[in-house]
Amino acid sequence: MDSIEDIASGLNSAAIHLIRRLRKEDSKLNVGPARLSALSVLVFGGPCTLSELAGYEQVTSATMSRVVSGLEDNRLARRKPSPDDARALRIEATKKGRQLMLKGQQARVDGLVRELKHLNEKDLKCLHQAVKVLKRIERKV
Amino acid sequence: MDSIEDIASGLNSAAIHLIRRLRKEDSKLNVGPARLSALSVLVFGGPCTLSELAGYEQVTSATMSRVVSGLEDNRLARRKPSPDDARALRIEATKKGRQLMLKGQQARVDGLVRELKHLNEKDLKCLHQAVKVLKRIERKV
DNA sequence: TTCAACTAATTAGCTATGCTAACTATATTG
DNA sequence: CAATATAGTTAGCATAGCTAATTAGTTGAA
Repeated sequence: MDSIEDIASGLNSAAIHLIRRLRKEDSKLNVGPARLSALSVLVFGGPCTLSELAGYEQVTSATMSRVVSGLEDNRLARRKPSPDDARALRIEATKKGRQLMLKGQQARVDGLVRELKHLNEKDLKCLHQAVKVLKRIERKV
Repeated sequence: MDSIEDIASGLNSAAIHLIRRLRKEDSKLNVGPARLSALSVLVFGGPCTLSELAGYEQVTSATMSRVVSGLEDNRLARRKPSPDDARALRIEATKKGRQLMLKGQQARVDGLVRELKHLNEKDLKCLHQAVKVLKRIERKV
């Protein structure tokens, strides 16, 4: 009944529904999902090259090149020459980009907090532990 | 330290990364994400109208109309007249659609199982409990 | 050391997916 | 019955995904 397959299936479904609810918060920012996701890598992970960004986001460099152009149009990020390699770029978030991302992150967290605040202490501890386990898995993958 | 905001933030991040890893499995099916997601509603939730499908997926009817056309082109779903309302449609998955979705679901679960099977019994129980809590939240939202 | 092979990024052209606005057809309601 | 509301489609636009081809810079091996 609670086989490892069932847990996997439940996690899959829970993640899908969680993300679906949180997308509503993102849509208020008037920046498309690909741009927001790339911007979050830049804001929370620091500057990187276009290929690195494409790797994190699991898209081709061609796609990422256009996403970064969009971010530049919105003044949310900028391209700079890489100090190490004249072929590569150093892509970084602007101040406006950082502010937007922090605002969006806050809206997501607020949305989730509204859902969580009716839980009892035991359930909150349970989620807290689960987050730790999931983070541990991520580091291994 | 483990405030409700921290838990919310951790859940957000964990869900994002989980979904990102699982997307790789979906891409092998050669059906776009919007079609797959709509198809999963039809397969696991049963037939419904176009507006209902649009509501679940949080897109406009205009967008869903085209997604359903795409599913029909792929022979994964079909439109039928609604028995109750001559304006409305009954949209249902085809046999091919059900088979593809079950295959995709299995691939996602297999991918997750590969990540989970190194966990000890305690961590698995923890995730199992967390899934229950998250399902409870979903029903309230 | 020079030249071939590789790597980083961009561009063009295609498809898919999101939107709004305008439309057709059917239901509902005053 | 007429006005209004609802279900779905279409057209036109922007964003985002892909491959293939191109430009520019790096690396490595003869």
